[in-house]
Amino acid sequence: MENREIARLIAETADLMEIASEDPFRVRSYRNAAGVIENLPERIEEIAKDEKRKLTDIPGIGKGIAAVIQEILSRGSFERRDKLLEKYPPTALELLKIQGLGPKTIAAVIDRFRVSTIDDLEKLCREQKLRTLPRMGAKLEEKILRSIAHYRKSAGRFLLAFGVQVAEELIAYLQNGTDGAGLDQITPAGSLRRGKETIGDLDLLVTGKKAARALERFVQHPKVTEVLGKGENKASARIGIEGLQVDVRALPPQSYGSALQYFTGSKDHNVALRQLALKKGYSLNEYGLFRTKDDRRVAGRTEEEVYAALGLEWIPPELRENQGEIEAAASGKLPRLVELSEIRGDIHMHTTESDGRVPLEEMAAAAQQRGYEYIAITDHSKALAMANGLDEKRVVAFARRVREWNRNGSGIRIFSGLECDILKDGSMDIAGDALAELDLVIASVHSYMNMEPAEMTDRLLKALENPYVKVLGHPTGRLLLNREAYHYDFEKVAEEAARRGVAFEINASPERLDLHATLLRIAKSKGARFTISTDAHHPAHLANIRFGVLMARRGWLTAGDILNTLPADKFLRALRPKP
DNA sequence: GCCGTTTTCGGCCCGACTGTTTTCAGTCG
Repeated sequence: MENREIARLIAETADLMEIASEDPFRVRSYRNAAGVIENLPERIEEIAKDEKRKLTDIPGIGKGIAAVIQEILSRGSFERRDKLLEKYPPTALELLKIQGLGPKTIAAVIDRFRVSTIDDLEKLCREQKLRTLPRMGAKLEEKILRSIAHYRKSAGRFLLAFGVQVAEELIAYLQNGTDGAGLDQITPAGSLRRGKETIGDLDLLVTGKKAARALERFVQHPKVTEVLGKGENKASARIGIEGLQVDVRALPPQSYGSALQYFTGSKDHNVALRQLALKKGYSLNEYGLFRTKDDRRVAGRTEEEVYAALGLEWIPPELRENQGEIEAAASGKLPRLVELSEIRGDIHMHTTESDGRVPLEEMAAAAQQRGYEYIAITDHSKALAMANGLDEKRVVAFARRVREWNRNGSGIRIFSGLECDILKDGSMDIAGDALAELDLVIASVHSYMNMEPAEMTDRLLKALENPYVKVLGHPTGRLLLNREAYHYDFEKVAEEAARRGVAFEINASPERLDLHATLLRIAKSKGARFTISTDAHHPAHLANIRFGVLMARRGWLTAGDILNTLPADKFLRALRPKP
């Protein structure tokens, strides 16, 4: 069984335990264990089977959870879960996703009305029956109805790129308003600042004399559709037809750093940081770092100050997932993460040759505008007939045309490339002698994505055998909020890619962001190397490179791991050598 | 249920906001 599946069973049980009002600390342990299992780079089933190893050696997993894992592996569930499911139906779990509805209310609804689906809950609110429960009234019914509508519409997640766009728009709006200046800082926090590929909401922190006025101005933004709450320090509202929830918090300058730290999260990172603070005789909250013995503030104005007072290097937000970054910061071993300015070229893009929107010349001009030294044009191959993919003859002609371009010195240096389809059996869509004409072949899967994992693994391993393949494009094929990654043995493919010198692509397209952090770290541990590219189909898409860089940073990668941080000639030499 | 550089027992992060209450429980982040 996959780690993700085991983690899901345990996390769901934690939710049920919370509805059943079980010991909150036990609930936390279950939840923590689920997170640990999900992020484990190794299959937990293998560890469980290995007689020389113990599950309890994994931090966060003790005797109790180890037994739970064994039971899950042997029969697919465990006793505590079964017992809870007798009392609370599995549909109760979905109710937790309705904002404003927590475990206590859900338990009360189930106990009193014997219903547990969203449809039933909606009915209760409409018929004004919810208010017959203690401490519940008309406003709560209305709020739940609105939350249900929102949940049905979006399932609550948004692409990072969308969040960034809204954040930038709001920041500009708030900075330009409130009759002149008066805001010293506006910073997005939360998962957006950590560069998570999808976000649930948007947190903006403001400080300065006019901070309180900014809250007022925020809720009056023309795109605000619903004000969820507004107090002295915080205002919440939904924005736009998409209904993204935005929280704006006003903070005093002496707390700005600690608040930024606090609201950037992640939750796991913060819990670990607070524990470290306690151990060192401090308590940490959003207002600052305070010495326990006399409550004196020792840090809070900046994040750097907070981390330094705890004996830590400042930790880049992208790493704050409690995945070893605190330990690394304590021993001065944080990696120097790759930066946007270090990217020297974008090496995956399309033109009107296949399904791109503009011809090569316009893509080249746009790339030059961005300050790149080089690009690779990588249009589709013939298997994607829909996209007018290139056949062998067109590939050869294209390579010749690019050589000509470079000889004429018509602008930015261009590498002739191809995004070549990996066919069902793992062979390339284009013959070797045509591929040999090109500088760069990216091999990608665009078909038969639902293969059995073993079959998909073999398919990818076979693709890596082709000596002209230099990069594996969007290696998991996921489309965020839309399509699952295809299933295969990633470790095996990563090992083989590393051995053969094939780089993994970090596809910066906002709906892909593929590979993601966990897999990047696994691949790096196998010795793999990477490229960051946009898969642009239009000049405007070249700007998406920033999201690829964020993803690389979340995967702890440095410029040394990314081939397209190299100057053009070195980049070519660093690719897998021609046969 | 997990964990241990004061601990194998006794902690485990905590404040803001809301709605329903007349002093606080529930939810959220």
